[in-house]
Amino acid sequence: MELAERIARRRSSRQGGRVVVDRDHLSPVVHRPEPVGRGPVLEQLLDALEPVFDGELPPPVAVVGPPGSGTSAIVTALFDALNDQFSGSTRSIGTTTRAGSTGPVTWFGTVDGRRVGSPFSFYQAVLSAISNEPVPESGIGTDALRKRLRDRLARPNRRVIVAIDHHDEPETLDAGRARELLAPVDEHVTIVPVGQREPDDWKGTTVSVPAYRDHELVDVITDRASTGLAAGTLDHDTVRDLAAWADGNAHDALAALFGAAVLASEADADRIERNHLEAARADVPETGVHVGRALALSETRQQVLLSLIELDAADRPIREIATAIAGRSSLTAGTVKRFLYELADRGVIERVPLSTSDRGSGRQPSTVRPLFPTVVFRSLAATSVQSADRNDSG
DNA sequence: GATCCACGGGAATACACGGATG
DNA sequence: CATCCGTGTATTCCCGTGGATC
Repeated sequence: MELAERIARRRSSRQGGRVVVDRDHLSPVVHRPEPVGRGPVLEQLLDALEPVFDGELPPPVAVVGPPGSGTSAIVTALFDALNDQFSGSTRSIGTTTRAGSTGPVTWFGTVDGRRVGSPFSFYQAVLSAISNEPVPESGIGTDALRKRLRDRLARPNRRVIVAIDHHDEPETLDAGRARELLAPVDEHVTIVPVGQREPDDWKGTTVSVPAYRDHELVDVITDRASTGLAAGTLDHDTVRDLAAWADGNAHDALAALFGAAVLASEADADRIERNHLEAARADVPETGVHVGRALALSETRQQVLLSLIELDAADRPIREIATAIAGRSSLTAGTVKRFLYELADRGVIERVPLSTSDRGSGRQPSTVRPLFPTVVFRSLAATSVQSADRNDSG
């Protein structure tokens, strides 16, 4: 990130309130470089990856944990750090050189399954992880990308360990498919599926991540708040309440914290008040989805969701909602309707049957409501649309 | 070296049909 | 039966890329 951009972001994050000091430190979709209270799991994962230190490919290992247990955070942090150690030098040097064409190279890459649904985008993601040069996002065939991957990887002493994050979520490319696609470079690749459960008929080892215990979650929240919020905006009792409420789920805790901070800022308050926190908690659905799911959607779909939030669509039939949203976008009502059904199918929003009293004949319509934290989403989606091409970090 | 253009992937859109409902 | 919702899929559109052509 360039310095000017850093400053601009810092400025904009301070506008409209004295509560938030740094949004990134608070955001539930930004991972910390040093995960809090996860030492034992990190050690287990390092054990499983041990062969890497002898210049060999480790056997496959799955990382498994309940929602909000920090599986993504752990793998992201560890792989970033390992990457710095193993290929950092070639990375920072090689702007134009065909870096490291002689010596052994080991890469650690993370593929966000939420953003990868097709073979094309999978190859694109893997190649990006192991290349200094930008990899085309379109305008080229899938076969061409597969060939590039082979060219780059199928040589002695080239290794890549690929984490497939969220491999078991709907609509993402699962681990089995990933292995199929990597078959041409099989001997140079280890996959590390990361999710809530192991892939079907899993043959490798498994590292289990337990849900956070209350006091661990308190530490996580405190850590975020201490750098993300202005001093004195949150007292310790409130943190403890929040941790207890979130019941071991760091996503829910951070979503509520971030939401409360946004609401406090919007109210131009000096600190986070009880009502901000209550509203923010209420905005985190009990059986909802990670806000990252919504933020991984294409820009148009995010626009649709933003309109849906603004609209206050409760008790209105889908057809009507679609027309209203289409009115404030460049999309057709038919397309928006299509999107809404599709988003409901994916579990990002929920269809709620509408008990119609008015309409006479015909099938009864339903309405939709978001299943993700809307305050967090509208705050983060707004900025990611502005700088859409900059943020590629899941 | 500059320009053109065919190609490919993915998003947007259209459309048709099955099913629920009065 | 008429009507409208919900869904699967065919078709069209858009646009970046990279090789062909001049």
